[in-house]
Amino acid sequence: MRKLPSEFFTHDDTLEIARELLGKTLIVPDLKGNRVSGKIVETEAYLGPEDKAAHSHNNLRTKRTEIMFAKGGVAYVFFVYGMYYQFNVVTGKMNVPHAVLIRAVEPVDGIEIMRERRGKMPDKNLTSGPGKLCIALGIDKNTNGLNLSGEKVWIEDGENIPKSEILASGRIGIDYAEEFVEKPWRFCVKQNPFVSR
DNA sequence: CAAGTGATTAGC
DNA sequence: CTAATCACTTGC
Repeated sequence: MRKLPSEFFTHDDTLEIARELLGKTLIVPDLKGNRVSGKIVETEAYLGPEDKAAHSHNNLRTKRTEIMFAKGGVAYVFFVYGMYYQFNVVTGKMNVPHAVLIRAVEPVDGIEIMRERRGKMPDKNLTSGPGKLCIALGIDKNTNGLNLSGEKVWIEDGENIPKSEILASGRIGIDYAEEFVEKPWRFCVKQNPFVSR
């Protein structure tokens, strides 16, 4: 499979990138070089300056959000609720702080490694949420800022999910975002058992 | 359903 | 400096 080129991420329309990421595969090799990967089945778009749900709302530029201002094609990983990491793909041109949150993947390679990292969990719970998939894939603060054309984390081409198989809905966990709460900027593969609740 | 957990942020 | 908040998960 082909590693996605940087142009994929610098495309103008982040909503379209969020849809196109469905069906692609996220790969994070472990320390021994074993392939640990999952097919992306759920994403959410965060549209920077205008979007009240985005960390980069109003072009807020802090140590944490800094990386979102980079050109598309790098990882934005942040820590929430004192326990969990969340993995995002930075999109858009330089100084356009857009990102796409990967909310769920379906295990592909290295499922044994994921089971070990996640503890005793039914397989369908291994990667079915943004915090869970970071544990399963071994994503942490060291992943933040990595270029997706490098050797530590990348995304490969995969099946194209037809629009008829994509479900759009409001985003999760952003009750503070007023009129943006209901924007249909969350995308899932219909009827896939690995999407989050 | 509610607790847990600590970085990040804004506000003094 | 302090305090509130949070793009979640798990176990009651």
